[in-house]
Amino acid sequence: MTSPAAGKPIRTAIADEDGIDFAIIELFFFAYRDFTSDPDQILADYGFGRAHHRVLHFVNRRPGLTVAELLDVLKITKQSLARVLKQLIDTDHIVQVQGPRDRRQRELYPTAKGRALALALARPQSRRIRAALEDSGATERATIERFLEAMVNPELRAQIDIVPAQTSGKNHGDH
Amino acid sequence: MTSPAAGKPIRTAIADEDGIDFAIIELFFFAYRDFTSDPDQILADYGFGRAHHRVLHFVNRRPGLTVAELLDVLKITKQSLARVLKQLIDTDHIVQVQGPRDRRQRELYPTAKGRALALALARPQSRRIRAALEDSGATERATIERFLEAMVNPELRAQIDIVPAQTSGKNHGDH
DNA sequence: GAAATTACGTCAATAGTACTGACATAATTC
DNA sequence: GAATTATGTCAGTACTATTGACGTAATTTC
Repeated sequence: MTSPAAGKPIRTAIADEDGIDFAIIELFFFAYRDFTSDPDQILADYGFGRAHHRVLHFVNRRPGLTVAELLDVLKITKQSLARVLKQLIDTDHIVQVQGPRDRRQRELYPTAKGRALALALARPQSRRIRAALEDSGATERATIERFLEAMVNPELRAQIDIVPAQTSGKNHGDH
Repeated sequence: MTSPAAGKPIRTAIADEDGIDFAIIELFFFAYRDFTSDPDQILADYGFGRAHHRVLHFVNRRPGLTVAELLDVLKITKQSLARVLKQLIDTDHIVQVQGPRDRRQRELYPTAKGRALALALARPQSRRIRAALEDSGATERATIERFLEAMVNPELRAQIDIVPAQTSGKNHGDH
């Protein structure tokens, strides 16, 4: 069972000894696991994966972004994006439009079909969030948003704010 | 650029129109992306991946858990776990001990080496959390914990509470 | 206007993590 | 003794990601 040179089993649970916040580390893992499980089930019907979801999400959030911008947001390589993006274009969820200023660029836009799928994927996630915030007021909501934003690398935090004014919850847009 | 049958590009950003909470959906994505990036870099030095981290984490958190229990927590299949667990055992991070009551079971324990790696991986994550909670008091912390816990599927929420008493932040352990 | 750079696409090879299905073994339960 | 359970393992497949290399078209630089 145990090989001769193996170290001895430690039978005590790892503790918050060193001031390490295992409680939130673990909660974050479980929360994200279930948060992504809802759209995963829908995606399976289309033969898509989580990567397709992310691309579809950001193209809907920032219509007209270029391939380079998308790569920067997703933090993946061009080669990884290629297959996923091609499938979304081939299935008519996303269209490419030649950049107006720079014709080398490909601006990415959702089609009606792509918009519908993005909404269908976001719906269960939003429902889960709403349920989790059920008894929360604006204060609690702000606390949670602040926390999540603070968890993002400072140098990448700029990406978050690249949301259209009418959509941003922060600078109380024009609606 | 656009194939003949392709749908028309939608040029407006997807909005919170349908009451969908894109702000938090996106924040959660960015937060988790960066939350996992710290340990990923350390793991790369060992030739390990994220799966190794998860196994190592839970074996340290609940020493003596069986393979079946681990599969249940991680929500993966036996075959997926096999390779990862074998590598962690071969590299002397985890040891198997025959179950005392049921000798078919393999209780999993960390070695000193495995404990050390788990701590090393948790440290930057905990640092990130502490920084994000910098100006937060107990109230904010409780709000965030409640939110994350509420994001977990209710039927799976029991898993969270399977933490040793002296480690649980909830029932203020004996230290 | 030629050369360098940029934006994008693509080919090939590889890795990590997951999956399903099938089968083997040992231990426990009925 | 037979059925069930816990674990391990083999084979095959899929998805997402990686690095490196190369091609093309458009723009910028000199």
